[in-house]
Amino acid sequence: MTTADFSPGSKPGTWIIPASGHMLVPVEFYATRPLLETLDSRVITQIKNVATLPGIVEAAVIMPDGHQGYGFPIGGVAAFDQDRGGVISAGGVGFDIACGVRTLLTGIPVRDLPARAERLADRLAAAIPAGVGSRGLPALPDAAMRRMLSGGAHWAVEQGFGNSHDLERIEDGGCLEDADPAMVSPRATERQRTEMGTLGSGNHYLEVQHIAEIIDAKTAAVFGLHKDEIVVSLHCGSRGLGHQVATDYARTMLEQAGKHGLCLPDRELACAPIKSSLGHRYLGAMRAAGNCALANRQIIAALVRRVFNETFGSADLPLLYDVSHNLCRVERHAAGRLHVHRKGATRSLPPGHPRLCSDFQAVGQPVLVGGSMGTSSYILAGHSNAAFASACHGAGRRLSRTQAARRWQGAKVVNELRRQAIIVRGQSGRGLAEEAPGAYKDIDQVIAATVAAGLARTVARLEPLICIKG
DNA sequence: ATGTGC
Repeated sequence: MTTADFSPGSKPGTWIIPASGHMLVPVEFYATRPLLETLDSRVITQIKNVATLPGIVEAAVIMPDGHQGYGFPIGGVAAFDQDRGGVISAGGVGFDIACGVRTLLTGIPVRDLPARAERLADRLAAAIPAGVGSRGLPALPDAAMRRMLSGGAHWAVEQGFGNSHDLERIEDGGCLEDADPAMVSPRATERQRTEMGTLGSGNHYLEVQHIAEIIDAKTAAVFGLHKDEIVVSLHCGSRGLGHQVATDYARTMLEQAGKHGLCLPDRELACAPIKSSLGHRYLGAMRAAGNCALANRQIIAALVRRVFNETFGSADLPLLYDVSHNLCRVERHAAGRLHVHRKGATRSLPPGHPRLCSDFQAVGQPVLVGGSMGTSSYILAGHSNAAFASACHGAGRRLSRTQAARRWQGAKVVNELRRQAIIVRGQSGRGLAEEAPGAYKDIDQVIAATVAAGLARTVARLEPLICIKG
């Protein structure tokens, strides 16, 4: 099974594997030729397996940044019709439920940064707990945990983190409806009790960036992006709680697969019919975990504002947008009402979409695409050609964590970035090695493929100045 | 991604 399986699709930049064997739909991949040629064969196996799941609609999709994941590829999009036996899969959402990115505007010119950069990096590193097992807010009692899991970013605002204007700039208005905290296990709750307001580890980060390039001036103006100004982007998710929810339900879905009459090509693709009790329970727990991620990012944004107030004398950092890239949502598409799994893929709503807040009606939603440590990030805008209204989410790994840790050393990576005038504060040498820029695909290729396939339009390119890594 | 393995 190789990239030779792909043939050019009818749309530019699109590659297809026709349905064969147990596949119910074709596979669709968006890529430049270099990205196509470097696609790992295991990813192709994984997405072909996804195409065999009951009730899948139209195509199993991989974004340009796609790479191997647990069951489903990261960068995978798959939509299911509950009236045609459609399923929901814990592995199809991923372990870090509602992991995502938010970007805050500062209006501060980049020339004001150098004199304060080291101090700002130290203060951010001190204010935002990061790394494995770090602790955040004081332990939350059970009643507060339940309110957090139901309320998402709204709960965080009620607790004094940020303001109600932020909520309009968060997908789903800052709260996933129909969350069911009772479906979250006591173990998952326990793990999260002291982890609210923590960044986490792995590819999670907080970056101070400058707007290096404006590509679409009209849309950039609507988004409030001006060349040579500073923005802050942060990438994190639902921490231990999301991980435990995914673990709990992946196991139960596997145990009950026989009962549901499911024949799984890979045990990591464990799933349940959307219409089953287990399917409903998972969706309730997944949305609760999603609210945990939304609250977490809202808290961290408030911590960032405090640090900027100390450093620049202004805490006025309006939220551009907050996107989740590991989530299953119920959405209406050409094929009807579908459960759209996005795992390492960003929603990309086009101009005029009813779910878009009024600010973005004319231009489409901001699609925030984080690069690897030390490379560009991009801000795109949603476009009507996007498959199931989806676009890429990042650079995408090229090498596994193990391969990267063998090839690089954390201290050397930090020194190399310092030569490029990028300040890095990390928690673990191994973690920094695993996150070396060379372990990731070329973000410019990923963006080129995304734009060529019409998934989104490029608005602005950001370059990192300070990177706080978990 | 993860109190980075059951």
